[in-house]
Amino acid sequence: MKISNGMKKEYDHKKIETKWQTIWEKKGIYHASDPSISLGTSKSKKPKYYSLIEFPYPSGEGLHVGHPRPYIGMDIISRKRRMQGFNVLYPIGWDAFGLPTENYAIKTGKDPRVVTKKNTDTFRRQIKSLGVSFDWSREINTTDPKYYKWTQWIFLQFFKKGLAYKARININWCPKDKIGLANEEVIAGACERCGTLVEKREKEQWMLAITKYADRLCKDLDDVDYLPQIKLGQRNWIGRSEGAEIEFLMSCVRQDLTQDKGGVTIKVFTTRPDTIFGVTFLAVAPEVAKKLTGKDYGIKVDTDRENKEKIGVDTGLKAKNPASGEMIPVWVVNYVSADYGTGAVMGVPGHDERDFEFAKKYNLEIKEVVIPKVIDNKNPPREDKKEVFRNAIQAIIIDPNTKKILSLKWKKFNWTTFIVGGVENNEDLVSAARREILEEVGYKNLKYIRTLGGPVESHFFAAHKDENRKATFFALVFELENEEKVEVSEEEKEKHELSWTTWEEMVKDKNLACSEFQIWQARFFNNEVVYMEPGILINSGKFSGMDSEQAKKEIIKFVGGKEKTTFKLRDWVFSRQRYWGEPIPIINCKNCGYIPVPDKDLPVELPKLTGKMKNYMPTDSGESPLANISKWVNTTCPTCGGKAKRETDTMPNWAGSSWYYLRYTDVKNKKEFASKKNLKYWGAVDWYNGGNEHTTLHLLYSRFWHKFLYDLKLVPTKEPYMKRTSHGLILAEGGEKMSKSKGNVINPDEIVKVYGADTLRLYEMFMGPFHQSVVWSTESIIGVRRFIERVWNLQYKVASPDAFSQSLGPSLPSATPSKKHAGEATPVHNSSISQLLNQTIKKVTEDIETMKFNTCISTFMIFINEASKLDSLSLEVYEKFLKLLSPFAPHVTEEIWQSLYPYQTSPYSRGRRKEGVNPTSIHLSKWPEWDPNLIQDEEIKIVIQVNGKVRTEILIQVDEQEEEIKNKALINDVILKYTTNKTIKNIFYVKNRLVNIVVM
RNA sequence: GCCCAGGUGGCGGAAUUGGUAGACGCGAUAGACUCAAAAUCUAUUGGUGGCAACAUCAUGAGAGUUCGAUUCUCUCCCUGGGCACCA
Repeated sequence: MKISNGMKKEYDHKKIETKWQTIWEKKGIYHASDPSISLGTSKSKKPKYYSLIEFPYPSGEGLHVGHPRPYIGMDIISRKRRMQGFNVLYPIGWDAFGLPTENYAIKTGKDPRVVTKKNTDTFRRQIKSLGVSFDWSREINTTDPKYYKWTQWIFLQFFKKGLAYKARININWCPKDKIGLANEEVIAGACERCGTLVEKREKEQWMLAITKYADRLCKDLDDVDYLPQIKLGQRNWIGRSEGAEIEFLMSCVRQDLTQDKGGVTIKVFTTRPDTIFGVTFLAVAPEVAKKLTGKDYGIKVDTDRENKEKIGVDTGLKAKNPASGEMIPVWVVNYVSADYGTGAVMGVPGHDERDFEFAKKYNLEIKEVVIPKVIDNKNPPREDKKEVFRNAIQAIIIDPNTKKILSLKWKKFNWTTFIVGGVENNEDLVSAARREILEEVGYKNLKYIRTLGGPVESHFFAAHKDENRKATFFALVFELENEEKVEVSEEEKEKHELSWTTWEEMVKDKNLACSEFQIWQARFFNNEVVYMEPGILINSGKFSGMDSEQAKKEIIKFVGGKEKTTFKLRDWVFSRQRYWGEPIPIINCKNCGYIPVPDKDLPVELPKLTGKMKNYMPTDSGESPLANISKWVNTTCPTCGGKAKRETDTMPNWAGSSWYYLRYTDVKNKKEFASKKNLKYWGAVDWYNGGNEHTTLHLLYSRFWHKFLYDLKLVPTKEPYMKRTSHGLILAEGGEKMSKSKGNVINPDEIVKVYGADTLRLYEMFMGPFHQSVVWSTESIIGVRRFIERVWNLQYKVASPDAFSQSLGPSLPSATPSKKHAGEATPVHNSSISQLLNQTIKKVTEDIETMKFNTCISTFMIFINEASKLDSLSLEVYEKFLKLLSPFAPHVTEEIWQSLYPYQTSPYSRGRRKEGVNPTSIHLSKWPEWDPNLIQDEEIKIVIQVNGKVRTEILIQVDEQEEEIKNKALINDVILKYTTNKTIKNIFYVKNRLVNIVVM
């Protein structure tokens, strides 16, 4: 019954892994077929699948165990897709421009090219040792002139379309190192390198107009399948907000400015034009104030994290509120920045927390113009009843001794309310409340404490009057001084009785008929709540009573403003004063201005620094080190032929990664960044997995480039990536990030050496949820290694092919397991193992799609634990299991598969293979399918609960009726103990799960 | 301050999305094999009480909804990541 060559081999990962890596590479089994090659062949019929990981930055430290996690994850996806019949493109390359290499070059004087070569060699060797199925024939490197030629070319397309431009902007400047720093290089306001506090300095920079695409970058997120957090991250970063620009006419402005015909205006941007009647001041950024008056007010907007106190100075200027006509003061403040919106905002302290804080501090007027609108959900307005408007009060009476509050329990309607009543003409709120209290409950001696904020508009049906009410309620708080009462009329006494309760008790009261209750409660305990939500307008001239959302549009029209959408997203600062980046391919000519380098002269190669010039540091004036190489800088103008200078700025390291996925489709193309044919065939990336840290910058930048190329009709799809997921970091054993400086880096080389690549791969997938950060634990690796050994040892229990084909007989060609046959070979166990196998196939097939690799592996373990208990296992079952496992542990599964194969009639190749002849790789075999009929058990164990507590379990048949099952449960001995002498109130049955008996 | 993710045994983590909480693995304890150790195998392993059957408590804390809550709702507390007064 067993394969009996007698010799059981030990699992030796060292022999197996490099052997297969070499064979796979030689046979090129992971190469993707381009359309031109596969045309007319069988491969062309395969659907394409493009899976992508973020290509690594080859640092000098080499790979640590965190790097491969995403590669392994997507490798599993890619391998499964290949087995499912897809033509898979799974490429890798090097994002090799960047600071660490440059800093290393500055320190050591070594050429970054040499350093990069060394680093990529290390990375390549390490990644290859893990058996990731990358198509290495498509390896790219962003620092290769053949690659960055196209990065430069794309930049020039931006330039030609006017989307790349020069602007003077503030940059971070390190006064010690005399260089400009990228935002990423500024740590807590100080230079990353030397710790000196960073200054702002104005400098000319190349910019890319990403804001032109802001709207589309936001909207098109609807069409892609990204994890929700990723979409949200992008949306927040883009920061789209709809509002309006409204002009405020100024008075008392500088003489020379008032001579304009229509007077001077300040334009504000607001998302709440509906609150315009509540504007009591204008708040402007210092720059804007300076333009108006020429004065410097000594106010600075600083983004410093510590100093958040709002400060401001009254400019003395007045502006006219275009809605109310009121004259309001104009303040310079430190909480309005000049570069967002218009640099001026309406101060609405009634409905904006910042304005409120500011107004409180400087004693500015606070006006309430929007009130909450409440629709009573217990007694909502009814359709055909007339609507009556009332001004009304609710009186909240507190007993100062007990802190309890008074409510009325209505006898006829089952309501609990405060004392409620209308306000009569010419009556103030306090007297109205006192009158109502006297009428309804008779208390004479009360101290008025305060009114709880402004009114609330409440819509409800008043059953006792049979009419719909639209009431404007005020809540007034009184303290009871003593119990002295007047006699209340019989009529009132019959309506309700009094009740003293706490706020908490009242909330829980199911009969509470006061929709405003929560508002009153919040205001009672915190009297400075700024109402920022939509509602109903008050004190707003002809707009009073209008719904705030509707009022927005009408008020914009009324004041002559215009609707406007603003974004937080800024244009992209694209210049770096650095050596190790793509040179910006622009020539500056005194006569002709900025001229693009002609296509034929691309790439503009980064000049090598030699001899005395060998200094990778930026210059004293903060220019890139390229500025020192006059031979390179001085050139001729392509337009007029006169003397001209090259641009010495280089591109940020985001540039090369903004389009690399396109190059993978056609890496050797010298005429285009990629051929139309290949781009069309491979289309958008089907699945892109990357780190959370790139969900905003890199992902947004590359979407932007892609959309631009789409507009030029150079790429076929609107979006570059159809699906985006992210992986969590692997943290060091203390829970910190792995870093060389902390000395807590785990090098995968050692793990591969000791345990093998398959073990490392399985462990990284088993550690925890793929999307979540996990802590490395070398101690736990042994578990998956043991598992692999058990998989290995199982091959010696596999039934011999003769016994196997005998037992399976006629069913072999269909390759479908059948109970009938399985039962014959090993009577007791094989039917249950084939059921377990089918369950495993289903679970693994599904869980891979949601990247639940950890549960896949525990499913494998369960299978192996069961299979190991058997005396023998059918080859078919074992083979299917190996296939399932092969994307996770490609080496060991291939080794076992190949050693089983020579004895077997292959379902995938005709006829009998000769011993020793290499059959097809397991990685090119077909992904197993499960048989739905074999998954379900015939008998199912279900749980019986009494009052939600598990008391016992019973077995039921699959097709058993609900009534039968309930009866079984009721007559169960254990259950009877809990149900005798009790009334059975209800029985719940959840199919195939449980019965819950509710007793009293 | 705002946004996002998360909080479950000694540890990493499961839980069919409202239905047996703790799958699977690590570690630990005991036993088998061994002269012995390692490896391997077998059993046990959330807390408390009990010889036991069993009972009872338990998913950051507190409330709520429900026959039933790790899962839904509200409030609060921690941990990790991102943003900086965005009008």
